[in-house]
Amino acid sequence: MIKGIKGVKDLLPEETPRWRLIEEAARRWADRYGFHEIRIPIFEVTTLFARSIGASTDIVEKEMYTFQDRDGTSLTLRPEGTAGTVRAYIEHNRAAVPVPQKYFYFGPMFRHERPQAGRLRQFHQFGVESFGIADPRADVEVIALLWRFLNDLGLQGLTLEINNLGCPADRDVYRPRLVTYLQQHEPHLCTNCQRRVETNPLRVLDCKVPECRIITEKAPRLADSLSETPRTYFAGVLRGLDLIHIPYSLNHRLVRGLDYYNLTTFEVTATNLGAQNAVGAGGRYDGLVDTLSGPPTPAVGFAVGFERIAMLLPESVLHASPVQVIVYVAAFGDEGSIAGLSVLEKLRASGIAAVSDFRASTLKAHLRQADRLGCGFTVILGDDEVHTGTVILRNMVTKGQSDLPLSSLSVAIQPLLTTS
RNA sequence: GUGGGUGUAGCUCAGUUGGUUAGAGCGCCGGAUUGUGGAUCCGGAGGUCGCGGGUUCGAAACCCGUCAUCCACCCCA
Repeated sequence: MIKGIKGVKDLLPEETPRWRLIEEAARRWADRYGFHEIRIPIFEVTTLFARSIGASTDIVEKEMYTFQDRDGTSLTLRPEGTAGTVRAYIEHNRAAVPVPQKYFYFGPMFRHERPQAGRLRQFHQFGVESFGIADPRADVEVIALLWRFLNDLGLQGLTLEINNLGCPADRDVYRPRLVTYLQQHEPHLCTNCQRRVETNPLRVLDCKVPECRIITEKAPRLADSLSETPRTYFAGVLRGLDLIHIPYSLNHRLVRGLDYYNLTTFEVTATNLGAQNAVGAGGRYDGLVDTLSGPPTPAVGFAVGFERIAMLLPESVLHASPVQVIVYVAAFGDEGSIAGLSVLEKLRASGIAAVSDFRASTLKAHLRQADRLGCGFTVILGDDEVHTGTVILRNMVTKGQSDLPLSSLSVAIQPLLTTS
């Protein structure tokens, strides 16, 4: 048997309603905030990701699905959506369009990691990117969209954490100060963090080991190394969130794994989600468009993980959606079976959802299938009914039955199709 | 890439110190009901015990290897 690839999952029909619910909510909220859908390729030239995400990040170093095109060009399945969106923004010169360029996207992303709870090799994200607006209100708008969307889905136990990364120059000032401090306490750090002091000192702040947390609690803070402009900007973001009542908590430890973030960075985490507890995250990336040879363009965005939202989605939200009435056509006998095919088609043509199981040859088998398929009504049509020119309409809930004319069934049936 | 758990019927799982024909519940099919579903009762079908090797008179069980899957680390949505 040929099986699916490790970490790549099928979404069977039982699960797709849950996903559609999330997609529809995402579209609804993106629309309300004035974001427009962009559809970008799921693969790009490898250098796009290497340059945007950062050559020394884990994603680029060991998690990308990279392969050669026939002419030898190195291509990569997208590990995230921002790089491709920025590439499209530059390539189509969207900076010249005189209205705000605010995009959203859906789709699969690919990272070669070991699967675990809430993490797959092919996973799905909804993301938004807001280009060209260097105003705290753009950050607030993006964060608000994220927060309203998640709340609309009824997700519980969410926390919005936010931090100010400042500009790259601020971090260049801060990093040596942090490293000096960490080196003084290096023997007491976990082995991971001892390594991180060299490779990525800011990540030590994010470590969950209690001993490391005690040390980093007293470490110099990035906030104290920031210059005046980022401080003012970030204060504006927080003021905006306060004004529209988005609850957040400041987390000076929050540093993102991707190189392109600056200023505002945020993350929504959930309890009851296992070890991978980030539902969505994002931030400002003012330097990225420039890095990819576009015009200097401020930008801010986020991405959320569909799989993680789906895990948190309460059943009540799923059952709240209205149930469509489906008519089952139980056609049996030589003449009934033939007449049933026409009835099915006429019902469908008049806008009624109608199904049948052609394997069933007895009324008993048909009714059993109607029940299993959750049909509210069954049209019973055997040879006897063909001869009298009628059908029997059975309400599967009340068990009430009535005769209807076969010739004008799709009209006669309409007023009766209420389950109440 | 590293560590741990789990692989037995369609699904969830039992299976004693190694012992003869591998079980249960749910589901499925049929009958009780010859043209009326769900409930009940009765009957039935369904297994490469993940795979390969080894130990043994005898392996689902013990050993080695391998694969799959889950969880965790790393890292991230």
